[in-house]
Amino acid sequence: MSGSRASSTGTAGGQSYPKLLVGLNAVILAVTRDQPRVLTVGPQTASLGDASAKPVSTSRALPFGPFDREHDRTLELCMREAVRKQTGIDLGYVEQLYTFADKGRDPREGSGGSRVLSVGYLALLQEGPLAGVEDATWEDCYEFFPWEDWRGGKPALIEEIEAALMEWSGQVEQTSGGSDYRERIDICFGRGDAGWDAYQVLERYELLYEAKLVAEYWLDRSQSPTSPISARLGRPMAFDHRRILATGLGRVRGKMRYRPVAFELIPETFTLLRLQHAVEAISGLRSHKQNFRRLVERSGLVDGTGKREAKTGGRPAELFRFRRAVLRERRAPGVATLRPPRAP
Amino acid sequence: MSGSRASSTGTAGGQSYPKLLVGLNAVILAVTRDQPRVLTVGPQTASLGDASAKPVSTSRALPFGPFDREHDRTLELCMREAVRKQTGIDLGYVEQLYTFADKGRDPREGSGGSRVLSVGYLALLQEGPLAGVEDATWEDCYEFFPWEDWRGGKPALIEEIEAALMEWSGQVEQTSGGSDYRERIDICFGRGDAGWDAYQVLERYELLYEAKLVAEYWLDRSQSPTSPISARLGRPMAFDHRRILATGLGRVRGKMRYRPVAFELIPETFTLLRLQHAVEAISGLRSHKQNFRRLVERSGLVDGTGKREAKTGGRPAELFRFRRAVLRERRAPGVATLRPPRAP
DNA sequence: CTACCTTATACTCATTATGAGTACAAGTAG
DNA sequence: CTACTTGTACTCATAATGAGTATAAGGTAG
Repeated sequence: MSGSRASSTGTAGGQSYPKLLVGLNAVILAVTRDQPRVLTVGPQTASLGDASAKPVSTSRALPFGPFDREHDRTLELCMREAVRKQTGIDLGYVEQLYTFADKGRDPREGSGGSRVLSVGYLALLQEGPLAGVEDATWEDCYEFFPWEDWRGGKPALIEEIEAALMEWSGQVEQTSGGSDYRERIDICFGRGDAGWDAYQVLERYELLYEAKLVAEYWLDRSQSPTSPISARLGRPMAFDHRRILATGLGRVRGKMRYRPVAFELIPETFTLLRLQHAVEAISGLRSHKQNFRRLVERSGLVDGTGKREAKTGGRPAELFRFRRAVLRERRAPGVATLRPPRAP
Repeated sequence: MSGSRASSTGTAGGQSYPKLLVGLNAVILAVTRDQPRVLTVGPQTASLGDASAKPVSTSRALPFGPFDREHDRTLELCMREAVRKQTGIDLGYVEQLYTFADKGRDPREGSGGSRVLSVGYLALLQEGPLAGVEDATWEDCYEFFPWEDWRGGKPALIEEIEAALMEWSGQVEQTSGGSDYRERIDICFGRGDAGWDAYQVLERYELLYEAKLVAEYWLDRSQSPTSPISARLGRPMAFDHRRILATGLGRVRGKMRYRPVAFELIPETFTLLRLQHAVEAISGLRSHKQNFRRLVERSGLVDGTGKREAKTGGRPAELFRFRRAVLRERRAPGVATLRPPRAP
C-alpha cells in the first residue's frame, strides 16, 4: 500500500503471490497554538532496491499500516490499530477519505508488477504528547500547503502560483489542442468572482502537480524541478502522501460547514475564542469575532458552564462546552459562513 | 468483492493465492418521469456452494466488476469499463463513494477464508435505453427506501418505523447497559426539532439494519424476520448493495447542496420545472416553485435560450441551459435550501 | 369566440441571516 | 489611577428566505 514498508515482492498475509498490497493511510489532524497540525512518521527510507523508488530521506510520511486480510475485521479497525502501534495514539473521530490504486503513482510498485491499493482515513483529535514513539512528529499543515493559509490575508505566493500556472497552461494549450486549463485555474485559485473556496484543497494540489510545479512530480520521476517556484510550494511528503493530506484537509474544511467537527479538536470545555481559532486554523480563514460568537451561540452548539478562563490576558472568558443535544435540534449544525478576508 | 461472481477460491488476476478480491460497485442514478432510478443487474444466483450464501433470486444487485491488478490503470477506469460491458452504458459524471472490507458482511466470503474488499462508486446520468443487455434494468430508488420519499409529505411508514425502533431500543437498553439509541433514532428520523435531514440516508439504513428490521439482516443469517414491519421496509438488494445504494443516495443529496450536480440528470436544455423535479426526485423533498426559480436564476446557474418548450399543458416554458461559467463566479453553487414540507 | 383549465413567470412582504461596526465590561500591567 | 487587553452586548444596513398574490400565455370544451 501507499506507505507500507512491506516488500512488494515478499509475502503478505501469509500468502505468497498476492502482488496486491492493501494499505491504510491516516491523516491525523489537531490544532495546537492555533496552528493546524498533522501527525507524521519518518524518516522514510526507500525500502525497495528499485531505482525509481527514491523518496527523499527528509520527507515525512503519513502513519500507515498494511491491511491484514486474515486478522483485521474492518479497514477502520486495522487503521486504528496501526496508528496505535506506530504513534501510541488511540483515535476518536475517524472517517474514510478515499481509495487510490493508480498504477504508477507509487514508485515502489516499480517494475515488479505488484500493485498498491491504499485507503485513506481522516482523524481529528487534540494534540497530545507522542509517548516516546520513535519517529512520529506533529508538523504544521501549512508547511505542506503554504498557499492554503489565508488567515493573514491572501498569501503573496498566490500571485506567483497563478503566474506559473498561466504560463504552463499557455504552453500546454499550444502544443496539444487547447483544453480549458484557464478555467480550472480560475476556479481553483479563485480568480473569478467566486473568490477563494477553502474547500478545494485537493483540486489545487492536483492542478499544481499536473502543471509539474510541486516537487513530488519530479521526485516521482527522479528528476529536478524546472521551475524555481517549486522550491517554495511547500515541503514535499513521501510517496503520494501530500495528495492524501490535501484530501483530508479539504474534507474537514467542507465538513465543518455542516457538522460540528471542530469540537473534536479542542478540549471538553473551551472559550469561544479557542473554538474560533480552531475553526480558523483548519479553514485557513479569519472570521469576525463578534459574529462568530453570535453564530455559535444562536446555533445552540454550545452551553455556557458558568466557569471562566482567567488566563486570557484581558477580561476572563466564559468556558463553554459542546451541546450534543444540538444534533437533535438542528439539521446542519456547523460553521456555515466562512469567507476569506476582503481585499485590504 | 461485494457483487462479484468470481469465485473466492479461484484465480484472480492470473495469480493463484490472492484470497483478497477487490471489486467495484457502481450506484448509477438517473431521473425518469420525475422518479429517481437506479441501474441494477440480476437476477442474482448464488455463485458459491456456500450454505450461508443464499441470496434471494429475485433481489437486484448493483453493477459491479472485479478489479484486475494487472490491467486496470485506475479503479475508476476499471469501474467504467465494467459498467460498459455489463450494461452498455458509458458513464459521465462519476465519484468515489466508500470502501468496505468488513469481515462477514458479504456471505460469499463464507468459510473459505477469502476476503472481499469493495470500492463503491456513484454515477449520474440521464436514463437511456439499455441496449439489449441481458439483465440490466432501471428500478425506482424509493422501492428500496420507501421512507426516503417525502415529496408527498411525511410518509405514513415513518410512524411505524419509529415505533418499531423505539421498541427495539427499549429491549436493547434493558439487556445491555443502555446506550443512547434513542438519540440516534431522534436524529436519524427527525423526531427532534431538527426535523428530517434528507442527507442521512445511510445512517437511517444502518440503524434499521442494526435494529434487525430490514430484510437483509435476516437474509445474511438465512433466517426469517421476526417483525412484520420488515416486509414493508422496501425491497432488499443482493449482498450489501442496499447499503451501498444508501451511501450513494445520501451523497448526491448532500452534494446537490453545494455543487451543480443536478444538471447531470437532465438534458442539455430543460425547463426550470424539469430541473426542479430532478432535484426533488433525488432529495425526496418538495420545493416552492416560485422560490426555486428565483434561487436558480439569481444563482447564475442557468442561461435562458430564448426557445420554449410547448408541451407543458399550459403556458410554454422557456428552455434553459447550464451555465458552466458559474463555477468561476460562485463559491458553492447548488440548491442550498431544501426543506421537507411543513406539517399540514 | 369565450370561459375555463393548465402551467409559467413576476412581484410583494414579513422574517431572518449576515457583514461590519460601535460601545461597554472586566480583567492585567505599570 | 491609567493604559491596554480581551470578552460580550448591541446596532444597523443589506441580503437571503419562506410564503403568498397576481398576471401571462398556452390549451380545450362549448
